[in-house]
Amino acid sequence: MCYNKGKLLTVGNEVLVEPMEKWMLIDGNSIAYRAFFALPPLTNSAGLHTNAIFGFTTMLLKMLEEQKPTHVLVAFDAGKVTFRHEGYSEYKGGRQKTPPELSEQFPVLKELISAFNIKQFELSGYEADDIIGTLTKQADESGVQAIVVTGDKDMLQLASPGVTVAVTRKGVSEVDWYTPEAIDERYGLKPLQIIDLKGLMGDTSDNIPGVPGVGEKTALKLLHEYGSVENVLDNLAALKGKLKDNIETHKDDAVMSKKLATIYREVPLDRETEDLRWDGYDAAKLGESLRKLEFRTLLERLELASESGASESDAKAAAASLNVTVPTGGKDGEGEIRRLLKSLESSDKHGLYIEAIGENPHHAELLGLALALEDEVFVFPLEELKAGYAEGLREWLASEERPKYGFDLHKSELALRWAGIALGGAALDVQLAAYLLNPTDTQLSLSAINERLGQTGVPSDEAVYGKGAKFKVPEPDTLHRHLALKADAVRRLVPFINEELTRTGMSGLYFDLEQPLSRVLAGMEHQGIKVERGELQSLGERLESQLTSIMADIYSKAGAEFNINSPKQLGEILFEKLGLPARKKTKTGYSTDAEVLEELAPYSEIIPPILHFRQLAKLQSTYVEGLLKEIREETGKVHTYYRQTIAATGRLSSQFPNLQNIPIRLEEGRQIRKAFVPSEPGWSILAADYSQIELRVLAHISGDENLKEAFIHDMDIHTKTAMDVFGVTAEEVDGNMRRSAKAVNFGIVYGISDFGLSQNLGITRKEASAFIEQYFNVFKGVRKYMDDIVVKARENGYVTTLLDRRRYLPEIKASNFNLRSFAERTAMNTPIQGTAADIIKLAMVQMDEQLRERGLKSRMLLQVHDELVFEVPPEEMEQMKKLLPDVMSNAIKLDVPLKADVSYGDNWYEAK
DNA sequence: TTAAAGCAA
DNA sequence: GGATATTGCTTTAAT
Repeated sequence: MCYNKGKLLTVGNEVLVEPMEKWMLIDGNSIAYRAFFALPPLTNSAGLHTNAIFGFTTMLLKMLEEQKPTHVLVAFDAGKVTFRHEGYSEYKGGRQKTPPELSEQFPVLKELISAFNIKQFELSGYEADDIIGTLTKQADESGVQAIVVTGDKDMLQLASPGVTVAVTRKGVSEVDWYTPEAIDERYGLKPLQIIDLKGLMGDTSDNIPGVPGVGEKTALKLLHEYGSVENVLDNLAALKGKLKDNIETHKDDAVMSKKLATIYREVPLDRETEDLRWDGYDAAKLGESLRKLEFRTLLERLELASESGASESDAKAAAASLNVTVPTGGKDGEGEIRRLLKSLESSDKHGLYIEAIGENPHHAELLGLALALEDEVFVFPLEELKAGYAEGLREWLASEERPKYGFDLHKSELALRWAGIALGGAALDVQLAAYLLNPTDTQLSLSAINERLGQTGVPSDEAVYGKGAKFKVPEPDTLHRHLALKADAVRRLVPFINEELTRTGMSGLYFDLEQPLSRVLAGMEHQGIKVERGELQSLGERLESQLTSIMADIYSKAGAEFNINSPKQLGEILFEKLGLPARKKTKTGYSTDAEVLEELAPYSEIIPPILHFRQLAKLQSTYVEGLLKEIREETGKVHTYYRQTIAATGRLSSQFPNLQNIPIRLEEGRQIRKAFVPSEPGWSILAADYSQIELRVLAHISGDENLKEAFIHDMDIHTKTAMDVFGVTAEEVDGNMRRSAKAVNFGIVYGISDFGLSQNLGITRKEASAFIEQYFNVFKGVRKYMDDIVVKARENGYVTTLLDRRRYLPEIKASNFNLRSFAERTAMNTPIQGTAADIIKLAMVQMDEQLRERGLKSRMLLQVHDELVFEVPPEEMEQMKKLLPDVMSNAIKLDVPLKADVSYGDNWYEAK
């Protein structure tokens, strides 16, 4: 047994070995650089890049855990000029400037290191290497153990019996350990010969030249033979050929390179090494730092979640002590429910979680629900929920007066409703609120939201159920526990997420708009819209015969049979067999989209039938066959699912089927709309759409006088734009001018670029650019808005709509042109598109109230972004024709009037 | 599962 | 000098 050099202490009769000192010296810059380039870009919601910090922190934690050092130091380079520049001004020249995405991370990284209670040094004129070199020298002299952590192999020169160098490998979490023995094994060199190695081979990253033509292989061969740079130079005569010439002409470079690669080990450090002693981190401080950075996995790993803001006690402890009750039948069950309801009476604090399996709530399998109170969670599997004794619980669920705090209550309400159970009184929905807090978050599972808010303890659904073919509902005990955990998480998240809504100024948006809307949507979806099967079928037959004959035509023109639906096969036929000019490419091959095909039309007779085939095949597969599959046998209705938590701008989206993209532009496709009919005999379809809502919103938020005037006088906005841009009178505006103006207006809304406009109009970039310039000259307020909103987005990190809906744009500060440009266009577009979405949502909630208050039988069925569709009994038609556009245009007061046009007919096609 | 295509506002 | 118009969903082919 060997105690190394540990000092022996005696306490009473016991002989103790004082743990030997073990220093850990970390090359801060080098590790941060490595991490930055090794990890994909990461940002927190404030837009701060965090990948280098994240990589550094994982490395640090791993090292601290594994090595248990007694002293720790992170050394940083200070300033730009070091003593190395005195001899060689090109030192580190040619190196890429530190990207801003990385440099912004250093101050935060340094704060984080402080939170770890770890000392950091930097000394002007010296690099981190030199500080570390000086300390390892002290370690050697005093016989302490030291570990150097770096991403830079130059540091291998510091290895000694007491000093081990850990060099990161692929990323930063893995390291190679270099003792002098390991260096010998790998390179056949002594540690100090690493300097000679660099002298000969140079180092491009530091702009150390070395000798041209000498890489690692040659340098090692030379050193194995001659031992050092100097000795190689002394023995030049023994070398021959190009190698000899190169070394001869660059011998000064070799000497200088060696000097540059030598770590200076006499830095005047005015601090005691005892300062570096490390006694562990301050949990509260570290937790706070990690939370700011949104490093949830690290928080969890350190079990710091509870130290960090999100109020409640550690979820894990809560899970372990979760008191779960699963009532079963009869008198006992009734008793449990009485106890539950009594408890809810005294305090309505709870968390409700309803489990419905499947993406489509209209077809979801309801497994049951869990209701978490402060000290107990009740779980009701579906059978119990439906049982006679649970009547009291179902009444509570249905009551509009008793508030519900839940998760995805929209889907829950639908799934319950199909099972014959009512859900009322939705008060706060953790998922819906989480979407408002960051509408670009795509992971809106309870588990993901829980983690984002700094909590732990909810396993992912995938972990419990498996996914894809492996999906399986687990044993009752496991299932009940999972539901209980989720309900309990909801209970804990509710107060927190409520505070977040207040903090971000979105309480009004949530409680007055989104929450009520979710109920309106559930009503529309459950109601559904009738689709005439026969109408679609006969359309389908006509399409089928046309498709057959077009297909034959294409095959004969191609001289081969192939799958026209396969872009790959079509590309081969067009561009290889027929030799048509291929212009655009996709990632995988030739592009064959409609734009490309239209350009090819003059070259081949085969193009028109292909375009026609594409058009009809789309109608057949998506709209005839696709829609037929969605019609419910019993009712002849389709029930879409409006998703309220998907679109980054606040729009709704529609799924299963998507009823927001039913064809209208081309007559053939428009026929599909004839199948959408009222569900009651004698009723009509009534539709109303906002006229130019986005441009009206733009007029309001930009305050542009010219644009406002146009809408105040209800002018044709595209004609008006053409008049102003081309400087002509209304009479002089021809079709082409109006078309161009319309494209400019679209472009303005989307965040215009001359390239985009030129593509759209088929004109040159220069011409497009002139149009835009002219537009901004006439609509000066619009230009100012576009400029200001981008600046504002940069300052705040987000943009908002009229109703204070937010969208974060972290990439607005990106150095990458594409990312930044995209964020800038988004900054211009989101307030416009988002405000339009706010407005129609308001109109929907108000229409729903009006129908109720007036006791009308008319039903709201569909929303298509700027359009609302109803079915209306004949006796209400006159009233509805007035009420609907009234409510829509008065949903909110803007500086310009809002206008809605109504139409009606026996089906959706006729309502045009 | 991903890419390409095309439908809507 | 480059790459470049917003937001969605569904279908098909091909991995």
